[in-house]
Amino acid sequence: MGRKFSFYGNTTDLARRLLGQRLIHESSEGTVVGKIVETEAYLSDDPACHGYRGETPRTKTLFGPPGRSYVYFIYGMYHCFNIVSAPAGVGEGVLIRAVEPTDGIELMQFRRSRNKLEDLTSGPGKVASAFGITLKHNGFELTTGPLRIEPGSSESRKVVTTTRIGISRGEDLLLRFYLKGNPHVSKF
DNA sequence: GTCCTGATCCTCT
DNA sequence: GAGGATCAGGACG
Repeated sequence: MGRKFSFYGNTTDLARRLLGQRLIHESSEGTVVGKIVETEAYLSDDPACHGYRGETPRTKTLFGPPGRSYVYFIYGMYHCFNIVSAPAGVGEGVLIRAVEPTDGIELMQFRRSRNKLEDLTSGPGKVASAFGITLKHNGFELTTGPLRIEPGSSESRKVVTTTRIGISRGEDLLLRFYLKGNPHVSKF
């Protein structure tokens, strides 16, 4: 405890290293914790990345310093939680696609209106919902504060690399990473 | 201002 | 497997 996760390094490497780390959110409703099991990297020269066309009001935090949250609203009902990964001025991030619930499971079940463990956080919209992450959490420091990443286990030997999900440009890029065999991954 | 798209999830067939 | 929900941001004029 008390160790800090380092956000230093290139975005693709960070997406891999985030697997196995702990995502924590302390709120007035309670604390929820999960182990990250699936991520996707979004690069500045990648047409699927929100930073591809330069900075806009929405993507301001994506172009800020690394180690902060970038949260956006999509499809009129869901939020996606990302981690800013590149130095200020470069718009890159890592999408947290799935986690394995470890603590605060009852609160996650309440927020999701679902009981089955595999249905709680097996997708980016589900993770944001179960963790109570909304647009208010955009731009948060993730090393300290109520929403943060703490070092977990090293799972580098179990990482599977595939193409990303749900995008219409840059589909051929191998920028999705997940832990082999983990039942909380969104799709195999 | 209008139009359209989207890094999703759920329900129903 | 298909379709609908539902809205903010960006492109365009």
